[in-house]
Amino acid sequence: MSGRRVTRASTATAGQLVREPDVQQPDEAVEDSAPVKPQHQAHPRQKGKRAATTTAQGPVRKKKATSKPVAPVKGGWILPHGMGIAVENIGDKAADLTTNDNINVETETAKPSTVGLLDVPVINDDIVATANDIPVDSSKAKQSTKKTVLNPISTGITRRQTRSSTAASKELTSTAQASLPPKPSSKDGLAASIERSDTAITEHEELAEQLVETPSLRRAVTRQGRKAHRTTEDAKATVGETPKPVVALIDQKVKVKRGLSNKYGLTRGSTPYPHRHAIPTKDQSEEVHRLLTEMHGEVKQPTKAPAPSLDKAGCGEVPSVLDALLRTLISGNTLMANADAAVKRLAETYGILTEGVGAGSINWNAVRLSSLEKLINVIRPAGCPKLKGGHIKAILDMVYEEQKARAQAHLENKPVPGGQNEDEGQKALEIEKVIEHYLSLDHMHAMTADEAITEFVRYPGIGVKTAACVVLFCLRIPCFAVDTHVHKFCVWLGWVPEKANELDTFNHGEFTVPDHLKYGLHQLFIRHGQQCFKCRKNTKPGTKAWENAPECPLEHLLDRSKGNFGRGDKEDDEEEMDDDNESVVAKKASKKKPAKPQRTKKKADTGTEDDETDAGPEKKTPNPPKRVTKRQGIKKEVNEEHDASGEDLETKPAVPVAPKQPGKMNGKRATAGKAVLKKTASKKVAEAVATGREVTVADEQDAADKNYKFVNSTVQEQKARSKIKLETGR
DNA sequence: TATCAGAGAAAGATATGGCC
DNA sequence: GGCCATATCTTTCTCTGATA
Repeated sequence: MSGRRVTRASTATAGQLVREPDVQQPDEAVEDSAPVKPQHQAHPRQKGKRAATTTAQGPVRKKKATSKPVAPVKGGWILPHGMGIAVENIGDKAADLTTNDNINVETETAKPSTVGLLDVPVINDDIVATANDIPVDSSKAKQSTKKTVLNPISTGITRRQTRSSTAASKELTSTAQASLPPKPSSKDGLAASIERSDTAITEHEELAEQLVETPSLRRAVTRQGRKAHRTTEDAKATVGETPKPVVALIDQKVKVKRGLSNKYGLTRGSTPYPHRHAIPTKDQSEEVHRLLTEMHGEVKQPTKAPAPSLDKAGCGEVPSVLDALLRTLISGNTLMANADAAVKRLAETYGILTEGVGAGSINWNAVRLSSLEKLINVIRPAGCPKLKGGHIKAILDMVYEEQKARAQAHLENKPVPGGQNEDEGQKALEIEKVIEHYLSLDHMHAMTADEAITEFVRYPGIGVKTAACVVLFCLRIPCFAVDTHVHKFCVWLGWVPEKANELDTFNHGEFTVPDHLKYGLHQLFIRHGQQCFKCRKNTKPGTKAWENAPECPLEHLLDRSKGNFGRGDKEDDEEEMDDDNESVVAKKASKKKPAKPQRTKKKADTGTEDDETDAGPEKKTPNPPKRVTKRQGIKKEVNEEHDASGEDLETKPAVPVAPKQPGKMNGKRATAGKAVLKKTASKKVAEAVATGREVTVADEQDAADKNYKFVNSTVQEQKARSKIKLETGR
């Protein structure tokens, strides 16, 4: 990501979500039965009953999910994760985000693709410094006759150049072909492999030189290139012996230093896989987008953020950034129906704002002033209430303090994050919000995706995924938000190595996927991952249902043997590599794992069952004895104390926080240092509960009641008055 | 000694498969 | 088909062992 971007509508064209009125979506079917687990209800299992979903009307047994293949329905977009909005929610009520129109940014316009997928340069996955002579998959070999082999390392062109035109791609291809030795056939063996590897290593170092903008990445690439070189030398030395497989250069990952300023290892404008810097190409991304659009209908980012729903959690597609962030946090680790129930209760309990850009959103300042116990009870339907409640309180406290600090900085004309992109009016608005006790993160509209994500992940409970969702849906900055489905398809499509985790996929996709496709691909991947029978979880090739299932439009592009996404057939990968004919698929389907001996309760209690039932191959030991970690030990002690005293743990923080010096390294490890910062926020929550912050609350509420307003005054006058008010508290 | 990767925990819901 | 036990999934945070 380079330069500033449009904060909104940069990728969306005019138009709204298309909805076919007569088609009822599965999502809609459960909307009205948002299960609200009554408080104090024991978990069904505790009573020896099967877990049942509970609604306001009482327990309702959930229909067993069917794995019957169903033709996906085109259109009718209810966006996944509750993200996005139904068409009826877009309209007059929608909040216009024109407040950010004055932010001048750079756009990256996309030109329609005129090149078919098979005509575009495809990175050759076989840039492998391996001493093994791996047989070539015949089906892939057929495909490869149409593909142009490209080594991205030697090209020296930038991402923008890569995307800019087909002509550039073609030039790239010829350059790459000229710079590479001919691709070895399967007969070329080790010598060719080594020669090819040497070339790749040289180019690896060239690439490192090109990364002048990011010295740390450059160093890392150089280091890895040398490492690969050493490995290749080892391979040369072991000719004649059984060679060790060496990691493909193309899959080598740049290590990024993690630290307080980058705790997740975001690569920020680079890819962790430099050899894949042009995978996928713009045309490949376009093609996948086109195929999925044909199947599921077009998805476009609404031009206006919809008014926040009071009974839907959503996933960030609301005007207020703070609202978006907290709704996304609530909707994590649970079903949308449960998150919706929690949001509804929040709105009922704490009220909603009636004015300003956050109009219609929950009154988060009231939540901040509320007790933790109350908040926990309110959001209980969403699950993980203690955890989420603690995070929400901590975030709100942080936001409150930061807003005050930003306002003070504006008054003193000191720099603040994103402040360089704000005009005087926006700064004055920020100051006004502090005075009016209106909690807001709307200043993040002035940040780039990188800056915003960096800011978001500072908050407890907010990880890269949550941050990326808010950036994409609320800030409306193109961002490659990666959820499980997006990650799965990126692996299956070969866009990222099989071993990539979701963060790697985010870092890579953020760099390689064209901005104008990020929103659409995110939605389409999720939709497809949920609807396509062959791409869903727990469906396997070779079964009757599989054969009767509708064809997947990405079939020719996917390799579903990559990764292990709940398909349970990972162990057969090698076999498939060796033999790709249909009999293998059938054999694979028929080769079921031997049924696991069912563990009876009695046996489980004796703890001796493992010895008797481990006969099956690859059988996992169910519930192996777990080591007791230090943390568990502490918790156990606390629980034992609790049992002895009969105290209600509900009123205490889940895990006792040892008193620590904020900002100091309290442990030997740097990770401990990170923890200190997080626990500082939790500590505030614990203190609020323990010391009864209500006294302060009353004071603050009193201050909030004093209705300071700006009326027809200049920015300078406003600032002057604000300064007085902030300093005097009046 | 500092850093990193990966495992485990958290608290739920849902999926799966054996037994009756 | 109902009951039941167990496995798996979600995302973030924390901790530990391995590595540079």
